[in-house]
Formats: sequence, structure tokens, C-alpha cells
Amino acid sequence: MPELPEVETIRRQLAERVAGRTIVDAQVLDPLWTAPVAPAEVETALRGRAVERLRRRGKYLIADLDEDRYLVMHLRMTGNLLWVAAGDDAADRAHLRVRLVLDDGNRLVFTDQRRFGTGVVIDGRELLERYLDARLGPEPLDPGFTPDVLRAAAHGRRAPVKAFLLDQRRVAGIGNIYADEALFRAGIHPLKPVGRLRRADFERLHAGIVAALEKGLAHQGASIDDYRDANGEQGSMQNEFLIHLRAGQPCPRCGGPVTKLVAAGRGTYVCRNCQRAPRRRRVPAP
DNA sequence: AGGTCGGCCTGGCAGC
DNA sequence: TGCTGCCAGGCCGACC
Repeated sequence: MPELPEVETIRRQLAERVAGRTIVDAQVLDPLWTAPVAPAEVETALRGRAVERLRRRGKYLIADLDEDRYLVMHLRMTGNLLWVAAGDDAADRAHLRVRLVLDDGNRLVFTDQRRFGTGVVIDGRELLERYLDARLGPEPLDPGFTPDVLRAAAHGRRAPVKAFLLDQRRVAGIGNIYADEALFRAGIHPLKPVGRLRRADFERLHAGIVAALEKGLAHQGASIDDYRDANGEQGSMQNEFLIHLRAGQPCPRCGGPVTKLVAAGRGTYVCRNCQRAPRRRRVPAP
């Protein structure tokens, strides 16, 4: 699934290629992409607009357009934003949903097998910031993200730490893969109530989040199923997982078996030796 | 108000 | 073999 490292990989590959280009044509082939807004409305809003820059916030890719307009895209589960060079045929791409034609003849195409991906046009920086801030907490790779920021966000919360990490309003950009990797690195069990963690736990969790995300970035993201970078290439982070998807295999730290459980409704991988389970609440006597 | 859960969607796979 | 039904998961809205 595209999480922060995957989306940032795509952004880095595309940023210089789209900056300064004008969108000469926009075709939204799947109305689900823009729903509840009509595709024609989005196409009209994009045609003729120049792309000033491409940036990322959490798992959102944002194209800053001229006239204070913004195209906010989300890949969700199976979305891909692909670069198609002028002359290459884009029509045969599987699950093609959106096509943006640039003034140099190159194209950006959004493909999405499961059609969860979205595109939203927002007019005005104020509205954009409001849209993002309502959904997203701090950027975990920004210098302002510290163990204390994490600790303050967790204060008083009873949610399991894995649910906390998956909640984009607490920390932006972490999904199922990097939550598992970060918790393993920190030696924290995913079901532990986040508000019960100690200061030292937040230090290790912070370090684990940053290390897991940077590892993902260094390997151009994880291609478990549909994820491809902007060039259609697979990342290699899936070969570097310490714990995620490794049920039955030996823990890289202690050699014990990796086990799978469900936390926050998601398949979750842990080493029960390195990540000690919280004590279960006592059941009242009958 | 914080936390949990179902729905969205499709392909792959288990089971009959 | 071929069909049905279930599962995966990010985000959002409904619900408790």
C-alpha cells in the first residue's frame, strides 16, 4: 500500500518533470475518482492550468497550480501515478482512471485497480490548508516531530498504539506496513494502550517511526502488490521488512517466531518475545 | 468526545 | 470445473 515513503518516492520522481508545465488536457475516465463532484467539473478546472510544484503531505500528493488552485490526489490502496513519455501509448494501461496531458506531450496517468483513489480540486490556499489540517497530524520526517510531540499527542488516549499510529490525525503518513516496522523497532506491542507508554517508550517509538520510514524511502518504497513508482518500477522495501508479512519466520532480533494478530482491524505482525503483550484486563468474577 | 466498526471496491483464493 | 463468499486495507461517516 502506498504510505509516506511510496508517495514521497513518486513525488521526487515527478517534481522536476511537471514543474512549470501546463495541463493542456485532463480526462477523468472514472467518476468515482472525483465523486461527488462531476468529472467534467474537475477536467475544466485543470485544463490550461500551469503546475507550479508537486508536493506531499501525509499520503496526499498535491499539485500546486497557478491561480491559487490545487489538485489533491490520494492513491489509497492500489492507486498509481505514472509518468508516460510522449509517444508511449497510455491507452492500454490496466485500470486507467485519469489522464493528464502536459504541454510537452508527456502525460501523467492515474491507474487504480480497486478504484479507492481520489482527486479533489481545491481553490485557495486557505481552503487547502484547512482540508489538510483537518485530516493530518505532524509530518514524521520534519524536524519538528520529536518524541515529546508524539507523547503529547498520545496523552490520555486509551487506543492501542497501532490504532494511534494508523490515525492520520495523530501522525501523518504511517500505514499498516510502517506501523508494524516502527513498533517492532521500538519493541512495543501493537495492542498496548498508547497513553500508558512511558517517556522512554516514546523515545524508541519516535526513533522506530523515523528509521522505518527512512528505510522505506531509501528502497523506493514497498511493492507488495500493486504499488509501482512513477516510472512503473517496483520498490525493494518489501525485501527489507523486519517483521511485516513475516509470520512463521524467525525474528531478526531474537530468532523466535514472528506471529500474526489483528490490531485496529488490520493484519499485524509481532515478535511476542521482543514486543511484550500488555496484561489483559481482569475479567470480573461471576 | 473518543473509540470502534461497517462500507466503499476488486481480484484472488478457499471451499464446496 | 465453476460458482459463491470472504478477505485485504485507507479513509470516512455512523454509531455507541
